[in-house]
Amino acid sequence: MTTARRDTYTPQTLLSVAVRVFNERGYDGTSMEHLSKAAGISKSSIYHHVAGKEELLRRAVTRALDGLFEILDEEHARAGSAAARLEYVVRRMVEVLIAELPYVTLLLRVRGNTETERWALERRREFDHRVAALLKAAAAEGDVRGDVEVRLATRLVFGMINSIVEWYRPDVRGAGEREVGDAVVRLVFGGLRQSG
Amino acid sequence: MTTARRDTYTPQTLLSVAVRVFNERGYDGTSMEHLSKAAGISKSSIYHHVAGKEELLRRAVTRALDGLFEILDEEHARAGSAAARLEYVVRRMVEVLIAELPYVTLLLRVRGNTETERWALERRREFDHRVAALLKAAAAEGDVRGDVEVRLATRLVFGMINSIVEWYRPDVRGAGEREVGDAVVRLVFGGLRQSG
DNA sequence: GTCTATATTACGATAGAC
DNA sequence: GTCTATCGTAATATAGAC
Repeated sequence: MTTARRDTYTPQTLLSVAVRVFNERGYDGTSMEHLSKAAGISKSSIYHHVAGKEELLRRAVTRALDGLFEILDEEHARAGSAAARLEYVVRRMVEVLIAELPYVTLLLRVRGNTETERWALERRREFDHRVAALLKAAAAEGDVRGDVEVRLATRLVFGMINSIVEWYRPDVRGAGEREVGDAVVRLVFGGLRQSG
Repeated sequence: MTTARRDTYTPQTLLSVAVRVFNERGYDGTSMEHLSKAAGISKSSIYHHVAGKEELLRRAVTRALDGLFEILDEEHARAGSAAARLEYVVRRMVEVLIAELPYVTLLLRVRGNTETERWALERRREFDHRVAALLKAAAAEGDVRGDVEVRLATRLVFGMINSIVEWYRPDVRGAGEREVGDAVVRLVFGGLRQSG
């Protein structure tokens, strides 16, 4: 490790600025001029660090996808009953969403206009299928209600979890990461209704 | 009512084409050239019907918002226990989302770059608050679990419902409108867990 | 590594003929 | 109501100096 002097931009530090602007304005709504203003350097200087706008998008969604896929390799996601593994994955998804908030936000808003975007959508689908398989296993083990189709339940649960990126702000006084995780697990598995 | 001869575009028929393209490419990712190709008329002909791209967006999100707000005026949303009213509103939201799918989809993807977009976000917030008040009332009446904060629960439930626009396709063989409504109501109120 | 200047293309919108 | 032609602007990206 060399000395950590970092007065100037690197692809990595530039990325964090770009992702913030992408999320504020939308990827297509963000011009290199916008990025240039936000980063405090000229447009042409950005091209010194990255090949273009799309590379920034690719780096961002890669980071988000890596965080999500790593969950599935963790021990608690691979041992125990399917229901227990599913609960673990749901909670960890909330944690990764919050830990990598801007990157996952961008990932979830990708439309498919460019090759990079289509690749990101493809990998997202792959992750979804892995979690869907877990829910299906939990259903087969009798731990999930039988009156809601598994594929449909998966989509709705993903919808609830992924919606976190639309309102969670780490700086604002409100629900903390732990509270959100608890709430999601309780609602996903137990619903709104008063049980007692 | 005059004769219904309609060989040519009106703002209304043009809107349905535009909204489809907006949803495929994103609003910012859609140029007047894209709309022109999709509608089969020239760019300048579009300007004969509407003042510009933003008017198409405004018409679309207005239609979506009108559909949602009308729910709150319906009798079943205004009489009975708060929990019963909430369940009715949740089910009707699913119906409106599906009935007005492309318009609501566009509404839910608005970012806030233009005045029209900021207005749409403002009205969405208003709708959310009305439903949040219903959930709060249901909690006060003891029909909603006490271990999840009401504001947080509202956001997560909205997240689940709104996510429908990301995958529901009326043409594809899969869950029908009724099945989706049932699934959402069951999961929102009862959760995934096997109750019996 | 950053800048100014600029090439080139695409965009939203308008003018005016038919 | 639709068209072709075009205006002015803003976009991505490059050239070349420092």
